[in-house]
Amino acid sequence: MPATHLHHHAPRILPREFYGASPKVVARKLLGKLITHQLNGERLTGRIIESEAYLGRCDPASHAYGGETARNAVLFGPPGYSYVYFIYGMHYCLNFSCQKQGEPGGVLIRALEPVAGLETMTRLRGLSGIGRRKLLCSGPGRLCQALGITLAQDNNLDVTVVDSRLQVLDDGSPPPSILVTPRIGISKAEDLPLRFVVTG
DNA sequence: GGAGCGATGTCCT
DNA sequence: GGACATCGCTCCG
Repeated sequence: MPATHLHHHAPRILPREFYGASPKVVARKLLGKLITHQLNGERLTGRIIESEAYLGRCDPASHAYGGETARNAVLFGPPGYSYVYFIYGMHYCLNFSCQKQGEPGGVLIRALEPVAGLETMTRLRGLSGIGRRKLLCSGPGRLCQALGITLAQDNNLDVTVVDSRLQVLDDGSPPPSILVTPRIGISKAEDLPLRFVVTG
């Protein structure tokens, strides 16, 4: 067995308590974890390599800023649920709710390293096949397209239960080294260091 | 390889 | 009616 596998174990679903912390803590700790989406009987899996924390009521860049609406209700619910929204008329973005019920907070998943189901991901992305690995799952819209995640099917799913089509797993891979930067693509609260990227 | 920009639907004022 | 937690194309170097 290769040395890189020595610290791995069978993937375990992250428990609800994992998401109970602040978005900042959860966003950092999600790096290196696996997201897997069951689509037509196939598992599409990627490792999280970029995330952003959205803090809630006090954060002008958060969807929860300004109070609860039909769209952002998941953020106000219990931790460990998927929050999928539609943006710019053509893209979906995937988040996970965190903090306890009534305290809104979320983590945006910005990039994955493809792990399983690359052929299907390539097809879903509309890419030709060779040499496009970098474009497969880098970007919040791209990774949703690659994994087949949509608002209609994947919003408000409990990702901590065994029978969920969408799950987040810990395979015991060692904690990655992390770069912290300001968040990307927002126009409010731009300077806060709430973006987390795996280096390399 | 990077800046500029159009596409496009939904939410909220 | 405007903004938007984006992407991929064009054009220019």
